[in-house]
Formats: sequence, structure tokens, C-alpha cells
Amino acid sequence: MLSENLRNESLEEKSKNFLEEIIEEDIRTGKHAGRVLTRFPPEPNGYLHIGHAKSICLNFGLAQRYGGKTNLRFDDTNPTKEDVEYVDSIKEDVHWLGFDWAGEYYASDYFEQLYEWAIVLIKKGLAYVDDQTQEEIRTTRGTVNQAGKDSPWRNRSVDENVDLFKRMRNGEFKDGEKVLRAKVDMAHPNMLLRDPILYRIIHTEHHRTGDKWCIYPMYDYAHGQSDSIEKITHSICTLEFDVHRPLYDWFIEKLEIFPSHQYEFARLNMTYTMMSKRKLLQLVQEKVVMGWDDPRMPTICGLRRRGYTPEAIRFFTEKVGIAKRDNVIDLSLLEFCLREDLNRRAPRRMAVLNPLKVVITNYPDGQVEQLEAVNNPEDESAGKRLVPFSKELYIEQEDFMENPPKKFFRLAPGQEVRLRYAYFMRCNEVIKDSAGNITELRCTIDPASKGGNSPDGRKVQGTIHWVSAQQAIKTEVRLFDRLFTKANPDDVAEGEDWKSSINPDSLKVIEAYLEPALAEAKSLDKFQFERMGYFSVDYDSKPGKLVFNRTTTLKDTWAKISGQ
RNA sequence: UGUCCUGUAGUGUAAUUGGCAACACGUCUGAUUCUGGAUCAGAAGAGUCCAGGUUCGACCCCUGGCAGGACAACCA
Repeated sequence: MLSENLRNESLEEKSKNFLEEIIEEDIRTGKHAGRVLTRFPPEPNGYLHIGHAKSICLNFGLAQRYGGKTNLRFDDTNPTKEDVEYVDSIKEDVHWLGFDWAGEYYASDYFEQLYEWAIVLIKKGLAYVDDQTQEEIRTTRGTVNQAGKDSPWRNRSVDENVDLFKRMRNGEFKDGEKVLRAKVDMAHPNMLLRDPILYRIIHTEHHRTGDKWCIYPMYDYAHGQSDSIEKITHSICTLEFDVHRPLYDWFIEKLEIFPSHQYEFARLNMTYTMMSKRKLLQLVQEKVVMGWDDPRMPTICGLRRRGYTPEAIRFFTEKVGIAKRDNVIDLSLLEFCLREDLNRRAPRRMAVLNPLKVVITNYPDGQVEQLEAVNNPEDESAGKRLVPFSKELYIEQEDFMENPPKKFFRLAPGQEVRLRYAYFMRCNEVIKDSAGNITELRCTIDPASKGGNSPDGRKVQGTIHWVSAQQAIKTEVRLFDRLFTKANPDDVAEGEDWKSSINPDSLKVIEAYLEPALAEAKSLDKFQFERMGYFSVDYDSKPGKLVFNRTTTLKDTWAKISGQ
């Protein structure tokens, strides 16, 4: 269940972003009869990441808010890069985020229509077959400050162009031998309008159309027309497509088809995070990470495995807002959103990550008590559980200091702390090995303080968590740190690769001791290990051999005070 | 030596369309607490990229600069 706070936040009367303003204006003026239809158009050539989540929540969210619908459309116009593996993962991730699409479409569904429209353009004298090589086309395009040159094939007759284009489709030419280009203006200040390529020849099997086609439309020629075919009212994309809009409009105008309109917003960037699909692919291929769903990856599946919830991610995309200026969001905002959600819903458990043995000298050998512990102080309905207590415990190494500084509220020689939900405990003796390392603590408890409160009303400064050594279950715990050492991973010294900012210590695997209630945890179950953070069960878990991922730590005021 | 987009606390996003800048994260206090968590109360922090102009009044409109970003794949 979504926590109250998150729910209120999303329903709260909030100021509108520029897209909401536009849509409300369109509805007000009766454009498209008030209809709102958006689309999320991924290319199935990689896994979705948190940046896509922003776009997904935007597109689906806008439609929901204004009584519209959203299509899922795969932009599958390049068979050399795309694969069904990716379409499956994309569908799974969009669903997991909590959205259902109205129609599931593929640009490849429209290949025949697109082809016919190309013929229309040719017949209007607005497209031609070019025999130049890739190299020639590139050099004659000019530069941003310099006009391009017309192709020698630019003025072929309509009949010749139609014939050649049909033969391109029929497979009479090799890859790269010919292309179909729009005839716009080789001197246009916008490079994209310098006779853009519409079709290229690729003799490669397509994951959906098989070997039916050997010519494939380019993005600019396919995308807007696909929007138009679906009668998309608001085609929302990221800023870098802004320069494409004149071309988007050009096709719609020349073809005289449904006038979809494109709007651009600024993509999401985050500190210590790499958002480039290409580079993420590299991390996977070079085995820097375990895969696309490595919990350190910013992919949706990575975040899911890490222990993030769809609610937290949606809340985050609300908080980052929508605008047109470049932005870099603090990773701390994502973590805030996560904690906000998990704090309300994650059951509490006790787990010791870094064990220090404690022997309670005034506790009977072999005795085991079951003590009652609250499952979630934020949610009474979560109930209570029993935790075993005995003579030998483990506590966190960091919770004991032989020579504590002034503000250290935890255990120290002669000091008393509360063992959460158990007893007040005093440390009497520190046992060390020959090298001087602390190996064991001898302590006594106050039997009258059972349950955690002393009848004489005396206070203790600190409460620490613990686990009974005998009943504890030993599990693997994976501690993650940010994947990159630099806030901007691309900001590296001259001649250095972005990979030089990869954090070599982003994964630390340890063995931890958990209270027995955790034995039944299942994949993706989420818990707060008291005072240590939020943890989620990894897919690698096997019966009797659990693996936990640390999703994130708790806010740690002590670390700040002590200067860690 | 081009075209387009964008400049508001450290980071994001607002400002009822011209009425002396708000919210969130972060930071810092204090209260409270059987999690140094959560919660509660409070504080510091920008005068809106710069310079002119219009106006009683400009973050908002105009002019000119400056800065950042995008565009020269048969990628999307």
C-alpha cells in the first residue's frame, strides 16, 4: 500500500509544468476535441533506466490526469541493433512501474504505409534516390557554418526515382548502394533539413518482419508518421530532438496527414550516475557489473533488484519536475524518496553485519527466552514478533568503543546500553587476542529491565541491536556503493576514458547474522535492519542460503558527528 | 563563424501571466524518541546571468550582450 504521505503528495494541488499548461490550453480551445493521446516510444536496443522512468511517468501521468490514454510503441527501424530480449524487458519494466498501455505498436507495423508515403513524396518531387556513397553524402552535407552541395542525382525524373526505389525494396542493390532522400534544401541552416535520408538498404533480418524488408526507414521519417498514424495528440520527447521538429512538421505538412505535435523536455541526469545507454551496455559487456539488472545499475531492473519500489520511483519522478533546462539531480533526492516509502512499509528486523561476540555472564547457560518486538513502529497493523535471547549474542563492532569520545552513546567499558526489546546491559570486561584485537565482551544484564525498560526509571543513552548467536542465521549480504567516484562520471582528465571514474569498491560482500524470523524471506522482500538500513532479498538466494542486498543505509547522524 | 533551446538559493522546481521570490531535497539548530531512524519546531541560504529600455511597478515585456546545451550517424 502506498503510504499516506506519498499519496497526499501526488494529489496535492501543485503548480503545473509547461506541458500541463499546453494540454489544458488545448483542451480549453477544443483542439483534437479535447482528446489526449500520448505514447512512450523506446527503441528495443537496451534496457530502460531511471531516465526512461521519468519519460514513462510523464507520458502515462499526463494522459491519466487529462482522461487520455498512452500507447507503447517500439521504435524498431534498425534491425542491426534491436532484439526481442529488449522488447520483453521494456514491457516488464513499464508494467512494474505501474502502467498499462492502451495499444502496443511497433514502427515496423507501419512499414507498408511508410513505403507508400515515400512513393507519394517521390511523385510530388519531394524525394529522390541518391547513388552517392556514404562518404560522399557526408562530405557534401557541409558543416554547421557551411552550406552543403546538391547531389548529382538530385534531379532524377519522378519515374526513374519510383523505379529505383521499388528496385531498392526488391533487393536489387547491396547495402549502402543507394538511399532515398527528401528533397528540401542543401543550404538549410538546420543540418537536418539538408536532404535527410529517408530509407537505407539493410539486408538484415528484422526481429518482427523477418526478411520481408531490406530497406528500412530512418528515425525522422518513421517517428512522426507513426505518431500521426496513431493520432497521437502530444508527442513528448527529450530536448535533443528539438532540432528535428521542423522535419517532423515538414513530413506531416507534405503528406497532409494527421497533425501530431512534438514537445520537448529536459532529460534526467543524476550525480554519480551514467545514463548513456551505450555506456551502460559497455559496462554489461565488459563485465564491470553482473548484468543489466546489477543492483548498482540505474536501470529499472537494477533498481528493482536493489530493492527500490515502483512507488518510490514514481514519487521521485514527481519531485524532479518537468522543464526545459538542463539539470543534474542529487542522488540524495532519489534516496530520500526511497526511504520515505520504505520507512512506512518495510518490516523491521535485527541483523548484525559486523559481529562482535558478547557473553552475558549473569545469564543462565542454555536458557532461551522469546522476547516481543514491534514489526513496524510506523504501522501498528504490522504486528509483533518474537526474537530469541540467550547468553551469547552478537552486536555490531561499531557499537563498542574501548575509549569512547564524549558523544558516543553506545557500549563502552563500564557503560550501560539498552539491547533493543531486551535488557539493559553493562560491559564489564574486554577480551583481546594476542594481537590486541577485541574478540569478546563480558557483560551483565539487569534482569529487572526485561523488555527494555528499567522499573527504577533510569535512562540509558543508547539502544543497540543484537542477535542471539545460537539462533542467528548466517547469510550473504551485498553492500553497494555508487558505481562512479565522480559526481559527473564523464568529467575526466584529458586523454582519460570515462571508465577511469568507475568506483573499484562499489561492491562489498560480507557475511551477516540475522534474527531467525528472516529465514522465510522471499525474493525481493524488503526489510529495515534496525539502525543499519533497508535490505532486499536478492534473486541469487537459494533455500537455506539467503542473499540480501543493501538497498540503502539509514540517515546516519552519528556518522556525521564522528566525521566518517 | 550558422540555426535552435535554456539561464531563479548548493541541487531541482514554482511565482495566480507585470504587484518587491515560494516549495522540496540538502545543510544547520532545538524538542522528542526503546532505531543517533522516523516525527515535530525553527534557522541560514537567491534579489532572479549582465547592461540598457518600457512601466507607478519587471523573474515575467523589448533591445543588446554573456554563459551553458543541442545539431554536421545510411543511430534513435
